[in-house]
Amino acid sequence: MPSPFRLYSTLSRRVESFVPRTPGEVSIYVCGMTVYDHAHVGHARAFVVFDVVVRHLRNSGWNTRYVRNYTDVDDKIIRRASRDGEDPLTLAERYIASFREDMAGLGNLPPDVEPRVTASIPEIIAMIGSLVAGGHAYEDGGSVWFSVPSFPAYGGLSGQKVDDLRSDDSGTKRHPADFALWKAHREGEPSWDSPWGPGRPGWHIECSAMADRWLGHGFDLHGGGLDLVFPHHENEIAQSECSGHHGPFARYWLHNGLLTVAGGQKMGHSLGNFVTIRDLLPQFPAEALRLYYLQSHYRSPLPWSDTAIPEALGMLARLYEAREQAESLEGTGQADAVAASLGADALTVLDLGRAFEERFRAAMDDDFNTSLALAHAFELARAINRLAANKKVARKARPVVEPALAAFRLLADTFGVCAMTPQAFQADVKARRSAAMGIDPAWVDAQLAARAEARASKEWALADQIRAELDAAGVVIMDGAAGSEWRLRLVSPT
RNA sequence: GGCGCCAUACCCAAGUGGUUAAGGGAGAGGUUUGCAAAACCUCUAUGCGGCGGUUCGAAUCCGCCUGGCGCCUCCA
Repeated sequence: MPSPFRLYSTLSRRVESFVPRTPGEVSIYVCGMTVYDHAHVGHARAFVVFDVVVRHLRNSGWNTRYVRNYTDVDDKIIRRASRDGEDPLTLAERYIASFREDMAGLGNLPPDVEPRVTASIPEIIAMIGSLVAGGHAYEDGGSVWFSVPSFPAYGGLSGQKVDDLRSDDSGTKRHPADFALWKAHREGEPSWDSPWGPGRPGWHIECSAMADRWLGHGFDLHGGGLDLVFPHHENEIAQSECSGHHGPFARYWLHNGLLTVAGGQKMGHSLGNFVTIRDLLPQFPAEALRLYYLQSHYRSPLPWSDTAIPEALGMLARLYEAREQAESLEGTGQADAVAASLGADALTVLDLGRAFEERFRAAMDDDFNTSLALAHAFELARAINRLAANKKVARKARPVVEPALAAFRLLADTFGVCAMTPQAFQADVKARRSAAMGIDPAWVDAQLAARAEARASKEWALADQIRAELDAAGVVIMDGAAGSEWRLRLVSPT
């Protein structure tokens, strides 16, 4: 039996218990990218958040169907293509490929269906047809408009009243709030035949048509960025609920908060204040980005800064450190007996490890509280480190940390964080940071060898001088029993 | 002008009626170390933007004010 959960729905503006359309099943539609440029870290937040939502639902026993679309024909695509002298559909194809790489690089699992507008034209035309037939849309000069006044419930999601909207528009629309379902063909634009002549879909109709086809009317969760609430999602509701179906279009609406840059403004393509995923991923492990997103609640605004990802990487390293410590412990026996013989620190690790899954799930089942879930993980990490610092217990404590290791697996499964081996993580960090910081590992190794020689002959001044040089380059040395290791400093001293 | 959201320590951030206000980072001190790093321990908000109110009791509910953000045009 899937476990119940609560979530905040924009529609009701409160947290409510989830009731599925079909018992045991969750259908979710997330608005994807308009593919006219590379995705930036603001987009990535939405897709990581919904990836984690879907992973958690599946881990909770829900049979989950996840649909995320590509908008591959649109004004912005056409504008960009015309600027670059490229065919719009070719350009869109290129950025779909780019997006797929970014999603894979981020560790997001692919949705079950990734429909495209250009592959959904018949459904779109059919839906527009039913809207025209029902008196909710009208044709004018080869374009078709949705008639907002024909849908009295319009504004229910966003709280907007049609008469209070700002509008400078007039054109051929009957009402300023009316929006395009079908745009008549213009020279140089992609077009498809339709009962209203050649043209292409308007922006909003695609999601209605694709959700309808792949999930059916009245599906469970509709997700997207907070900036899509109006008009995009409002218009989706209007189209879908006027096209001959009964009941609401989607049962719950989830909206993720936006990334903000210094000064509090949101990150946006049009504002030019963005960092792309493909700029960042070569420099930092994907898991650092995931942790950055998951450390705050998905609905809150999330401040972006140059130190955000290095700091998240530091947090990640802390989790891996604890996991590595836990994995290094040895010993056998019955966990309770071993813990009892080892003392309070061992009992704490055992208790926290055993309690983790329940606490983690409780946090996630309460509107996907990833921040609280992570706090539980850090509490466990500290307890493990405290235990492992005692060399005497380290040889016996393995049974005590088994539940904690299971906790790390749950974290990896649900968050896609701490999913590598600690060794692979360190290697990954070293490779990406070395490249980003312009440090040659061979040079570091040579320096380290020279220092080892100096230390062997107790030439401390020389050894310290070498370490200072490495430190200045951002390389931190860790002397251990088995020799010296090095890592790269994650956050620059301020 | 309309609609909506937010305000918790130096920074990020959970908590939305009831024991000592989670967690992470930064900072200070200590343990450890040849010296460091990592790790561990201790400390860092008698207070949760301000002012009123409801209540036995409020960061948590209500009102007003101040500040900020999002949307109303493309936007994750």
